[in-house]
Amino acid sequence: MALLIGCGESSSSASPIVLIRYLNRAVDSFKHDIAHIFANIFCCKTNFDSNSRTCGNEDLQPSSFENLMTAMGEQYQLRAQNWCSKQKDFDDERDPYAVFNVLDTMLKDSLERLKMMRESISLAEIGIRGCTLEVKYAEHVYIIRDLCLVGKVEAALWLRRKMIRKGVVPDVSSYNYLLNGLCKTGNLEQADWLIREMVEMGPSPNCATYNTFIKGYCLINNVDKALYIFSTMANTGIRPNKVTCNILVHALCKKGLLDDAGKILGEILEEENDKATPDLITSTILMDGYFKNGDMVQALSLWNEMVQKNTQIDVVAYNVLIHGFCLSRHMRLAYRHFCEMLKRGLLPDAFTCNILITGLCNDGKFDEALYIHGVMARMEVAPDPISYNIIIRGLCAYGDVVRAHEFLLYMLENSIVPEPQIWNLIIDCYGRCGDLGNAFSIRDQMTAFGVLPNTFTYNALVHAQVKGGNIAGAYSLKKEMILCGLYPDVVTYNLLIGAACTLGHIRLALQLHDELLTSGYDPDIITYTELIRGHCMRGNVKEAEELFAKIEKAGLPMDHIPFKILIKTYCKMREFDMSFDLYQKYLNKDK
DNA sequence: ATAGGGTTAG
Repeated sequence: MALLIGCGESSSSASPIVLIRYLNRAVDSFKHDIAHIFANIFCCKTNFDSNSRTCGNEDLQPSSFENLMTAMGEQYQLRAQNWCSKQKDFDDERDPYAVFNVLDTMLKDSLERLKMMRESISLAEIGIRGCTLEVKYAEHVYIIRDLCLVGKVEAALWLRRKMIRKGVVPDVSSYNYLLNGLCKTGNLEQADWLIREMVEMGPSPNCATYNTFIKGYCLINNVDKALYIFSTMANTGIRPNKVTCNILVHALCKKGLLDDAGKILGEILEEENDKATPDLITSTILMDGYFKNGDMVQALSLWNEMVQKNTQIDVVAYNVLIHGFCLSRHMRLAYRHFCEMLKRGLLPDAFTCNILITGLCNDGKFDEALYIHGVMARMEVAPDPISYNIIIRGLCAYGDVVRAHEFLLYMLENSIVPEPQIWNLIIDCYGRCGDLGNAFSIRDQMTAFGVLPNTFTYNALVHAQVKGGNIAGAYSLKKEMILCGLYPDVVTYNLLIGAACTLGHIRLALQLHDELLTSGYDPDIITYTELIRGHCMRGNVKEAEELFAKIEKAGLPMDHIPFKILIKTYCKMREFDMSFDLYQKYLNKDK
């Protein structure tokens, strides 16, 4: 904190230099205080003279600004006489409590002073124009913001530390950007620490600070903590605003706690003395919550209320409504409101179109979905990756891999390089219908377009090979993926284990199972089921039973398949009693 | 020319 600025010449009026010198002086005196505190900690001497502080440079230019700052400084001077406890006789007794009281007070005072100084530095930073260093630090502030916005919070924090070391403290909004960056990456501990620092040393947090923090806890699904912070806001003297309310209402809706959301909303509206309707965004959040909870009646009554009260409904509110109709498969109503929206002069955005496309795909209406997709460009809404994703996913789910492939080609012709998922979907779809040639050629094309295959890609190919009974091919794919630096996962192993079992190679299956364990994965229900199947096929019923018991012991949620396999095996062995017992067990398994 | 709030696929 040594020097704010290198230039030493004095200037004539309330110049930056005067201010900076003042601050330097303040910093020096602060250092002096801290030294004093330490001196006291070590020798427990409490009765020193309050006027012993020296102020350093006396050649400051007189100015009203300086006077102001001096006055401010005095207000925060350490006054030794105030620190002593009311007991008069502690001096010689060395009452430890008194000493700690004194030290506490001194530290608190010092922190207050530092906070005040930091705030005045930020003030100065805004207030002074034309000082080159100020410009440099203003740039730092923008860099901090930009870094936070692109998710490089660590770098932003580093820059902040660097600035503070030079004696320039970023303003509240910069701190809020930092907090937002931390909260979005789930780093709530550091966010908490940053807020504490703000409270103690400035710049003082404002409502946006707390809103950001509350939102952060909502994002990691810790709504209780969010509500707690909300409840402590009152103590800090900052009143929650509409935004605070919307964050909490949204979080509660997401948890399905619509009643609580309504209650909170009511409380806040009451406090605000605003008996009028909640604002558009709040209503939108609530309406969305009702739709997603399947309560269409409440959702629509909220919508009607908005219409009746002549609320200026916007695109997002329409999107939520249309999405609600799509969720409940009321596609005609979705369409009707889409048209109504156009008539009102509201231009649909990518959300609107994607929502409609999703609804249509879920209904198997691909021609209409593709029509909307085609219309998007004409409505000046460029289709985004999500639009493509929905359509290709829908076509694959419907088993229409040919059209999905055509659509992929269409994207490539239009210079859109799809994300890996889209390629994987089509590879998987070809594999499932036994078209290995196309599955592999899509993989090659993917690579040619610079999109790296991932574990999912390989799993789709392994699946294709396994389906075709080519276990050697599947096995060599596993080797290939390792060579590419990809790790086989549980799905890969399950596919290979399943194939080995089907072909009766139970030893190979068990070997793969061991390999799965050594790779650090836990076998899942599919792994065990495949092994049970393999053992049963070979007539190793005892081993199969042991595995069955293992699933139960591990507490893995079991479906009907392992039961079915064992029951069938018992029947084949004419062990009807055992078969029946297991069937009984199956019927009672969830009780 | 300032930070914080609502909608789409896995």
